[in-house]
Amino acid sequence: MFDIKLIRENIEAVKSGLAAKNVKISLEDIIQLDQKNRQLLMAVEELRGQKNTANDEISRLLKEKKDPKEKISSMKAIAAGIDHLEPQIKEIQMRIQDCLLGIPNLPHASVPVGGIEKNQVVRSWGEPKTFDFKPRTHVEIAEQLDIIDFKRAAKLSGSHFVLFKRAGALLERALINFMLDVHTREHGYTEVFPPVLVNRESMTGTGQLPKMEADMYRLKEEDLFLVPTAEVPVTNIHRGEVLDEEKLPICYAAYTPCFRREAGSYGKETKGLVRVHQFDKVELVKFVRPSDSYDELEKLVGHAEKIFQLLGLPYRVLLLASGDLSFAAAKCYDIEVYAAGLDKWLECSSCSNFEDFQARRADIRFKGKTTPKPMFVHTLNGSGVALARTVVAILENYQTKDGDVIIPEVLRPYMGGLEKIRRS
RNA sequence: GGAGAGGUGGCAGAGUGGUCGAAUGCGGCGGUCUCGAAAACCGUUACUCCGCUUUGCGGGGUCUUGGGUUCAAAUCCCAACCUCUCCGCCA
Repeated sequence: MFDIKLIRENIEAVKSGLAAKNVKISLEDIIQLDQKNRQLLMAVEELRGQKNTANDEISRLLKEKKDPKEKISSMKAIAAGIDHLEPQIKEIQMRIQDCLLGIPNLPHASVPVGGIEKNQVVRSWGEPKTFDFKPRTHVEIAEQLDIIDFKRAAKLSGSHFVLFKRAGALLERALINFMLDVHTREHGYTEVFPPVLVNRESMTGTGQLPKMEADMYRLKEEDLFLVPTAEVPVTNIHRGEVLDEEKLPICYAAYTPCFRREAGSYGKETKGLVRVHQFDKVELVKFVRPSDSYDELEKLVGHAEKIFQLLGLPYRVLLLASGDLSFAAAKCYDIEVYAAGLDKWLECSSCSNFEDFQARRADIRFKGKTTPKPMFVHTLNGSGVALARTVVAILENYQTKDGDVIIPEVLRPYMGGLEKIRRS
């Protein structure tokens, strides 16, 4: 969310940023509302001041045992004026708030301007794997090995749900533990295990609401939402708090399942694990000093990349162009992993700096030596990493001619020493 | 699900209608003392909005939130949310 002052004072910069993000929002309304708001505010504050003065006089008269009647009646008149203005102000402020909540974050200066075609591959690691046979897709592999049961998953919950079985279930569990271990032991993150149902305030704090309510699973009775990513509960851990500067950066790693309705996205990549309603993910979330946030973003991407390196999966890192940025992001790197069976690069991680956009919405500030006054932190998050698609890459890249799947070495200790998933 | 208690500053905790942004204690910060430290003592210590002649000044708001009563609300009434205790149910 924006500071209304920023819009007021830098309207041209905000406009060009929004244009780069390819968002068409008129700022004229909000500017007008803001002016009207301040005008009414001045009027009502003047009256309130009069009221306070009159109130003090009434107190004094009473103490002196004098008759306050005259003052009381004049105060009634003042109060009536206030009562007239207050609803108008409230109404205007609500409209301003609604406008502000609907404005996306602006791209950072280092972000290429343009649509998806302007995304830049900033580096890559490993070579897309080649085979001396036609590589199968993960769907074929998983069905042959009997480690994923899509049909029964559909019976249980509908299409685009997954039932892992046997070594498939074990692989999922192994990956979660492996990733958490790497991030907590080697990258210094603090492990948390948050609720996967969160309230409306939390969803608004990170920016999923109000814009993307249709994409979320919602419990009507309680008005709770299934988290689309651990970013939501973990970032909201510090909602409404003033953090001690010396504790920064605060870095959390969290595993949660993630739930997405994927409304309207059917038709693309409909088969298999690429787009599902529930998947597992380890998420990394950071709360940092504003001056550090872009360095922290680079580190964050590195931490996510490390997972793919350890798993031996070839990937490339994309710097997203302004038009491809999500609502809340100022800068974002996607990591795409090559999947040999589909012969596609799959987005398996997304690492973003939100600057103070989420912090402002969620009211997360810090103070300390460099800022005696509380200041908004910068928040970042990145998948470290998303499992369903990473499983696709593992199955497709580690398949053998016989239809077996070799387990990446780093996962073997997590799988009771299993080296290969075989047909049984 | 039933019954009760309660939500006040970083924390603890007073405050039952006007003099309360709020006693007191702890913590934090600055100082005195000291070679240094501890202790003791002194001082200081919330956030936010608006305006202006903008390192300052003036004013408004904030005691969970939202309504209401009143000339006047931290204080009274109603509702919501949250927390705690007991009972029931339960992995």
